[in-house]
Amino acid sequence: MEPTTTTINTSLDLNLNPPPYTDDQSHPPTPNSPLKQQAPTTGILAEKLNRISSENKKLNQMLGVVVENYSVLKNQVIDLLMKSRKRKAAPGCDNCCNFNRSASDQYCGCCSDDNDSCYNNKRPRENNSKPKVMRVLVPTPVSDSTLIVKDGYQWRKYGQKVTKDNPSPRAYYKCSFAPTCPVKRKVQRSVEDPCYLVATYEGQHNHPKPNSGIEYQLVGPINLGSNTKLDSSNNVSSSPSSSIKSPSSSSLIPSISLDYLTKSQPQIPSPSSSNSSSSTQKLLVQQMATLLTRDPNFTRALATAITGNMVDNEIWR
DNA sequence: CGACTTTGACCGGCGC
DNA sequence: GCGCCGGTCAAAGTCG
Repeated sequence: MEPTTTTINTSLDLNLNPPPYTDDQSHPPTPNSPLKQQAPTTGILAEKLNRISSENKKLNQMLGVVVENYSVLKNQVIDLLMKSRKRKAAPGCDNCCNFNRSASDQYCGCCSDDNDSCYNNKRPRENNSKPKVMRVLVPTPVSDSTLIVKDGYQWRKYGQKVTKDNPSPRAYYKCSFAPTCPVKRKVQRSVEDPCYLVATYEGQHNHPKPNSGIEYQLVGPINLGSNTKLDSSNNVSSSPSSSIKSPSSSSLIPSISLDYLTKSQPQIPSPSSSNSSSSTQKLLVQQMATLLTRDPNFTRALATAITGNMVDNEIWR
């Protein structure tokens, strides 16, 4: 690993001040138009368009690298966790399910899918049709008593209970985005590390994810056993801020929707297309640039993702 | 006024 | 059968 000394400019040098287009200006002004002197020349527009297009290409490539590296890292972490469990866990998955154990909650995210060994007793109703269960840690200030976890979906709270094994209340949520969505969520502050909220998801959404700008991506099942960061004996920081700042070391990663690029970009005609679509193309590009640069969540998340992965994976090598 | 939250009541599973 | 407990319901309250 060679040291990275390059100063990384994460600012988005996009067109922040697009000309004030109106609906009437979606078509190029005629040569006799009074707007002729105000509007930029087509050469300047074409130059800006090319610059923005190249920037979009670069951003797209960088994000692709980021996503790819993230997937590789995630797979490596999962592999390591699985190997660790195989070494440490006794038959029957005893060791991996010792977090927050209670009478009715004796399974963990690591056994979320089809591992029946974690359903070693109770829950007879769910023998063959148990919903998918995934548990997620969300770093939250201890002073924050609201059991709110923003994951991009819309939830309706339908109950709250104080359970026996945890002094903090447990909140029950149903997905309210689609009336028929069966997904439920339980949120409760971790009894072992109050810096975290434990969100337990049951079921699968039967609808697309609503647009949310920024969200905490569910990285996957998390082992909450003795060898995880919840264990105060290891060196992994339990600070919420440290966890959320470093995507490569956190179970929760600020993720952004790539809709801006993946959905909008292909709709933009190439510069060689007909004149009738060129103004629409410019409008789309400028709207896209404005949307991107006006969204602080996007710029923040993009900067975090890019810088974090640059340092970790030397993608600028 | 509609959507959402709060909260006490109720229900069903489980252990004794 | 009884009590405990987690999960759910639903009426009342709150908020924008």
